[in-house]
Amino acid sequence: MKIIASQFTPASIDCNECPIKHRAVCAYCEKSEMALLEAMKSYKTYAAGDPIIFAGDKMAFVGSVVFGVARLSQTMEDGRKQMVGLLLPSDFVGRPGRAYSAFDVEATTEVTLCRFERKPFEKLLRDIPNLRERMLEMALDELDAAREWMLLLGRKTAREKIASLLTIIARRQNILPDAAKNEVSFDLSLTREAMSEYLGLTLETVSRQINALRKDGVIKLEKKRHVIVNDFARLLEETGDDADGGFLA
Amino acid sequence: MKIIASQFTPASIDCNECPIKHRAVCAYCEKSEMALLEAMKSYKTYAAGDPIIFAGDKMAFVGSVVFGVARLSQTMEDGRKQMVGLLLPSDFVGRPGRAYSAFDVEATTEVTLCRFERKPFEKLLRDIPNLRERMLEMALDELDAAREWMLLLGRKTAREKIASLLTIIARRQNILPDAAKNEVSFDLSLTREAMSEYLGLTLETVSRQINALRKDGVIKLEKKRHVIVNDFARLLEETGDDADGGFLA
DNA sequence: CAAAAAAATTGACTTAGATCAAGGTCACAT
DNA sequence: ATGTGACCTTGATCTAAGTCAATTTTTTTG
Repeated sequence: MKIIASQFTPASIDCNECPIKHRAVCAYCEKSEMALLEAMKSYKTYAAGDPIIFAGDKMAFVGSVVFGVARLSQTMEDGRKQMVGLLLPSDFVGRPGRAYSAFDVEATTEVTLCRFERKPFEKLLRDIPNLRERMLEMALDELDAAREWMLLLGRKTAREKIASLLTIIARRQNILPDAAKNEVSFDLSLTREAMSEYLGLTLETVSRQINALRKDGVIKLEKKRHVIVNDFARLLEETGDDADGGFLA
Repeated sequence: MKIIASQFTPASIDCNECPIKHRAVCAYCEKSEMALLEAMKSYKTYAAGDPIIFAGDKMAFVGSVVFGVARLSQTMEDGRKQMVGLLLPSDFVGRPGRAYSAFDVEATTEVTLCRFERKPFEKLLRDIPNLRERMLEMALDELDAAREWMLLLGRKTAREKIASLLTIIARRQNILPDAAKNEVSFDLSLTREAMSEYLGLTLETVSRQINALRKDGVIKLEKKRHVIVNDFARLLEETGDDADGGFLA
């Protein structure tokens, strides 16, 4: 499997020794715990749609996404399903100290995880202060994201939800609008159904609202999954968020 | 101000030196940083309904709730409002490293905060490994709570939302049902409006659903804000959650 | 390439919860 | 005790999004 640099977020720390550049790993390198880490590390690739772990299953591993998109979700007995985390490269999977998964984790596209056995990882977490610091940073970032997501789920209209999801995906792929052109284009790596699970809607409503935004000239579509936004500011207006919004510095 | 022990969650660590027992403080005591801490610490009490900080305001302090109930919320330009955090005694307020608040914080009942200046607190966070560990634990717990909340907001019916909120409040007040009696009773320290902000509903719907649960014999009401649950298992069924649910070990 | 499967769209109809509009209760301050 | 304002309830009506049911488009695969 070939891994190309552009798939990693700019938050990645550059690390010469480490063949795979992603945040959780490189944070330790500073402490030259490489040997230990290298011994623990293993990679596993899952096909699109495959389950990675089910809620209640034993969590032998923690790790992080190095390639692809995964999702964290919760399912009710009658089948109602809510996504509660969208995992892109550099995102962490699992909770140190927790033996059984609280959520379902599924591969949305093909996904490669860099995995560590949980027990030795927890020891490292105790021994390496930098790693703990990094984990805290990541947990707090996720908490902020979860809280914005709660506003979306509790108070936004279907159209605002779709517009918000599009801006979230665009931002997370670091396709910032070119200040001059103000135009962006990106792939939705989610099916309409996955979007509906993210947004707390039905897939029919997702389809209708995407097409409404298209008819209103806010977005263009190519092959159903590729979005072109001519006027990013216009899309931002459709999210219902504050004009300055989401700077969370 | 007199503070009585029963107002603190059992998660509190006992600490002889510290006059106020709450988790964030006592974690440091282990490292005998008491002198430094004592110098930094200040208490402030807010009346019910008072704003503690507005989104975008400068955050000079971080701290934790020692008494009362506060809430974290987000407001859209047109006034739609979503609660994103319910802060009970021992809960942390603010994010180390962040200069401006991302959310509104308001006192729901009368609230006392134990506050630390942010900058020196951040230094402590760098110097005291235990404190960082404690903060990580707390952030991960909040993240789990946020994810359950997302399921509630995205997929539950109004009746399930109310039943869920009641069980959440009962649990957070540690009013576990007596195994023999299976009956609990507790105070809702939230108005119908605050409940609607928590649940992503209108206050009319909250009122109707609370009264529907009452008519159906799931709960009894005393003075509008005091709830008596004769059969806690029955209430749990009404939440829509798995029978075993929410053990998140 | 054709057939089958998967994903997406579109239409007709229903419904849970929102909205709008009175009233009723309760705490407490004069 | 009584009046004022905050809080809550209840009813009538509306509507955004859900549900059910085809149909079309895209992708996969034999």
